[in-house]
Amino acid sequence: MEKQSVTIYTVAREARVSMATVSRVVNGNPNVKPETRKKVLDVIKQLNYRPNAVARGLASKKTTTVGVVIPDVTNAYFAELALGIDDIASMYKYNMILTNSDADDRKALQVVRGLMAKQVDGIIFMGHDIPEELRQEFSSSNVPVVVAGSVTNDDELPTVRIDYQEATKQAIKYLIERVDGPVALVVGSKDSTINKRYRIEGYKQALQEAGKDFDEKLIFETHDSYAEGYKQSQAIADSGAKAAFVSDDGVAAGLLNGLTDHGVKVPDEFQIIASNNTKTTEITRPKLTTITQPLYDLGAVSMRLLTKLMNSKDEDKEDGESKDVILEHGFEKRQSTR
Amino acid sequence: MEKQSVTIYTVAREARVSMATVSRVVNGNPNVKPETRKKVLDVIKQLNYRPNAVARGLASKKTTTVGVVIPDVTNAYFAELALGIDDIASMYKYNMILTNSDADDRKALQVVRGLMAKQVDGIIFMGHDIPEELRQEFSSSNVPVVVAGSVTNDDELPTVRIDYQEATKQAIKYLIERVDGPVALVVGSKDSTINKRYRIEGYKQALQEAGKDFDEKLIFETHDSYAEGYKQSQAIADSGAKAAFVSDDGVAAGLLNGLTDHGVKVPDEFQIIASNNTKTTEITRPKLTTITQPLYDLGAVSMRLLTKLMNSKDEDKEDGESKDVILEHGFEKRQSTR
DNA sequence: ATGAAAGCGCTAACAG
DNA sequence: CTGTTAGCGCTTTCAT
Repeated sequence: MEKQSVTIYTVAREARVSMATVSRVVNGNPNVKPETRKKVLDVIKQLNYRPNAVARGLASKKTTTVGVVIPDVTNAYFAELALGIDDIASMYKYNMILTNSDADDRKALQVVRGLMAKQVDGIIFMGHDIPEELRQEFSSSNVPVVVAGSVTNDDELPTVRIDYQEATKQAIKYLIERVDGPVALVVGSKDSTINKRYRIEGYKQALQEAGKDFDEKLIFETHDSYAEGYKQSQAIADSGAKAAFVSDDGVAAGLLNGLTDHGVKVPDEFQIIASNNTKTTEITRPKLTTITQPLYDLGAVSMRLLTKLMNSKDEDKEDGESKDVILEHGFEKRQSTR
Repeated sequence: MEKQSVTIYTVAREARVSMATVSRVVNGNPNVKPETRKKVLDVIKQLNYRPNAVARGLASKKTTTVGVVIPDVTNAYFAELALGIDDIASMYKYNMILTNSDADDRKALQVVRGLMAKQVDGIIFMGHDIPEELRQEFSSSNVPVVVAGSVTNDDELPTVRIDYQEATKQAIKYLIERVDGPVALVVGSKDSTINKRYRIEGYKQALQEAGKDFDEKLIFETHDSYAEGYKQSQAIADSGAKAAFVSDDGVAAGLLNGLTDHGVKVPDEFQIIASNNTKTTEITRPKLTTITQPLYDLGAVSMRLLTKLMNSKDEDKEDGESKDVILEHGFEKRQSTR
């Protein structure tokens, strides 16, 4: 009964000013006489007044909350991005509602609807593709969305990412130059945009430039998990491939350990390049050679971009520089390649 | 301009009923004639009406949002718990505002204040201790809090966890029986409750039952990270210890690799037991022997408990069974012990 | 079973 | 610089 009883009205009464004035000082509006401001501030402190963000949200139509949809928090790649997002969000006084989509289209649609209902000011979407219904949801909503750490089938949405095609091409070239035999590409779904339009293209380019033929059978699809990589290691080895570029670090680690357990020596008999440079790439033995990405920054920049979009009028939202921001990637040679 | 223009009022008007009735059907209140319900539902679908959760929150004083404070999302242990929390939360139609505290007291206090301002219905706190100011914040707020995956200095708060003392004791005993030499304990801060009151006690008990002396120098403090474990490996080896039980898997992996890189053979010359059974323990070579914990369940049960607390009247919140729920832990022997 | 009306706590013109 | 006054969109008695 004694809860949240102190409202802006209580403060106004106690300080002998109007609610508007209290609101002004709370929101740092300069149009308040220092004297009054002090008086109000004193009362606020004395009463331990805390503005109710829900009421504020209803009145202002801004919740200072953003929605973040993530396929799986326990995936180190996404978790690192999430950390970057949260850091910048909290810097800008935003909170983040984090929702796992389990990389499932239906669940993603459902969680986004939930986020919209909660009136989030913006959404950061992590995931490799956006189902049609969700696209409509996005485009009909006015809520800014940025795609972090991937690309999707929706070209309208701004993305923050690295150049997946180029990264893949580099990795494959590196492998082709050092391996006497076929080089495999291990990715999630062949049909997802990031793979179909970028990684597989990069793969083909590298092959072509080296004068090698493209062989569909050398592309392996997996779910992003250590167990999956481990399980498929046998099949990958059996394909005759002597090296692989793997798009998920967990899978790369699974592949490495699976190969090793089956008696295939890495890097002597099989070389591996991972692609996210998460901590797991350092933990394995041998350590995984990997494409490096500024994981934290990918998240941080996404959130930064989102704040811009949230604060820009709808009109100028359309124009501006290219929607995509491409961060630099790198390459770190470790022990899984020669 | 055409945004969110459809409100409960629009629906009411269009369906020729009152807002109250619309509210009733939206909230599944049975007191609505099937006929009217259908009419309203039709209009809702036709207009694509979506209730505004913020307005609802203001009116009902319930946001169906819970706050989750986590030291670091990129720590696999906490991330697994967070997944369990989110799954159950979404099952109960709750959302989770996730905030990183960076294991820092000031930041924790600040984020919790932010969560309170957002009127979360409950809070799940992950972290090893609660600074005094935060305790007051909690106790003066009426917002239910549950501590997940740890214990704190605040005995008032319900916790969901394993028996850290017993787990530690088992691990140490196991080591003592197999090692000819001192056994170290590698933990976070010696002063945190989980270590001081549980793990170190378990350590001492195991020592005592084996007739060994306790030596403070065999307790090592680290931050929870792979790099820290790696760095301290030298010091740990130099201490003369021949085995260690490590409270964080990342640290355990770092210790393992550090030792290996320094030429110390695991498990032949040094044995290690990790304690969270995160994926990391499977990725290292040798694989880490570890205490096993139902990580996902720890989170899931915490959230489940929180829903109970959120729905119980304040009166009966006090009574009820013991506040703590202790989940079973296990032990899995792998390759870092003999 | 349904409606009328009073807020929930705050922001945002608008006036002065 | 400060106060007045409408709402924001929904829930919730209280009548009927």
